[in-house]
Amino acid sequence: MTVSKNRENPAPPSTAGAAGRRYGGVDPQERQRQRHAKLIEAGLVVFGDQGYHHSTVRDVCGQAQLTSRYFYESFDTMEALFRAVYIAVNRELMQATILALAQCQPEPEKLAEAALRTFLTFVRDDPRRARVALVDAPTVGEGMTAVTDQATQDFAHLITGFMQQMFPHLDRHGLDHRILASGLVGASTRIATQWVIDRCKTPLEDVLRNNLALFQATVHYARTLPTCKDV
Amino acid sequence: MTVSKNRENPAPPSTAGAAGRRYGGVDPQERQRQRHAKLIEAGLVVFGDQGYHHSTVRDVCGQAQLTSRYFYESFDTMEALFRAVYIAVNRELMQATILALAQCQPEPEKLAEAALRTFLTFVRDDPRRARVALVDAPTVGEGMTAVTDQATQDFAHLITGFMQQMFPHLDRHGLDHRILASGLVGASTRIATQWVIDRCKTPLEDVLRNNLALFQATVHYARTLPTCKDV
DNA sequence: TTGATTTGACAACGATCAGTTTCAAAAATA
DNA sequence: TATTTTTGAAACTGATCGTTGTCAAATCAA
Repeated sequence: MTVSKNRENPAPPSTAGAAGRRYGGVDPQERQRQRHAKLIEAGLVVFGDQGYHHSTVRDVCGQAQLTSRYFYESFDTMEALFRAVYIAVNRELMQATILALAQCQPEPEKLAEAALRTFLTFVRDDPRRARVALVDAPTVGEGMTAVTDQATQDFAHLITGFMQQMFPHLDRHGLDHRILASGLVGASTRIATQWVIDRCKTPLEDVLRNNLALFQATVHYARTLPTCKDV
Repeated sequence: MTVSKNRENPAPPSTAGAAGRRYGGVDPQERQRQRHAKLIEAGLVVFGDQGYHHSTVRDVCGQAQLTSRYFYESFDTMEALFRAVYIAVNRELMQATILALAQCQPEPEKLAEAALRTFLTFVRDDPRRARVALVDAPTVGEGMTAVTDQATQDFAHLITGFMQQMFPHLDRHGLDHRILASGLVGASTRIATQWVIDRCKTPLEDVLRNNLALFQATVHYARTLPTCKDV
């Protein structure tokens, strides 16, 4: 009789009542938390290297140096682990971005540059993140599409906020913040993905400059529209 | 004893020497060609609806109303079928694009608009194409990455050609055609994907206008760089 | 030291699916 | 009509993998 089906939360679990024995000088809850974290870390490595659909539970357990029992202790299915990995990666990026923005001069162009640099550094530091979050995530399954769509929307919304602040009358010219933002997100992810595929051969500053140029171009274009309405 | 392992070519096969019996008034080779085509068509439907990694050989055969024997008559593996489907989709898009460009006034902006409209119409006519070519393809396996990378490069190269013609001195300002083109490809595919996810609710002309705006913005930005070199 | 608990290694079970084979019905030839 | 080819349906085989269970070694409490 299963007492209660295990959670799929990103937050570490907490055993109910009976606190067990200490092992290696650590509580049962702490041990479980470490295993949970170890599995997510292993998931990033395995998914990032082989791709989600070519990864097995055994692969992840081998990488984590844990047996399958501990896999099912923390996750019901492989998809649940992937979701946890995806959320962890996203949270890391989000925190790094917030930190970078906080330390930045509050000018739109500087802020955009800081955010983009954070993103590029993030994927260069571990290209597996790109594979997991940008390539595999949309193909995992029904349960993931909602999460990925939400994340993409979040980033698009961030950009939309920037653009709306910098140029609030876009719709006067038949332009749509959401579509433009969606396009800029696509441009950045594509540039980063291609960069990773090329093993980050191009210097980060070069990639950043060109990526940023697309943002600046869009803003400048919107600004010049009222005066020079060619086409 | 297997005489010779079957081909994975996109081109329909041709049986060696002995011409068999006519059935339903059609040659053996013609029947096989029809089955081959039927499988590719079914592959697009099944892959596009369920995703490649959630599709089985039986699914494809059921959709094609053929038995598995005829699957292996035309393809060695599922991946071979996917490759054939991908190539077919790509060729269709390429031909439609060429046709549209040929019927277009030879002005850069008009040409870009025609190409983009072709692309958007293409995915709206059958959103399964987007799932196969834009989402699933990069996750299928080693054999596919080469093909997808080639296709992406081809489109990026097309754009690079446009840009280089319209503004040949990009690198004077530290800009790189390839990166910008890669970004614009990413923007277009992302916009199209998001559009399809939203069930093409937004009118095509609106999506087109905004997508095109990103292209025009990039070109205008490059043009204004020599005069106003702000950051 | 003794006994209970935690852990790791691995066997075992069941389901799924790729790929092959069998068999009989349908359809063409002679 | 008799024979042969083609086709459709389904059974079969082997491999893989998710998931559970077993058991002994390691570790800790008493």
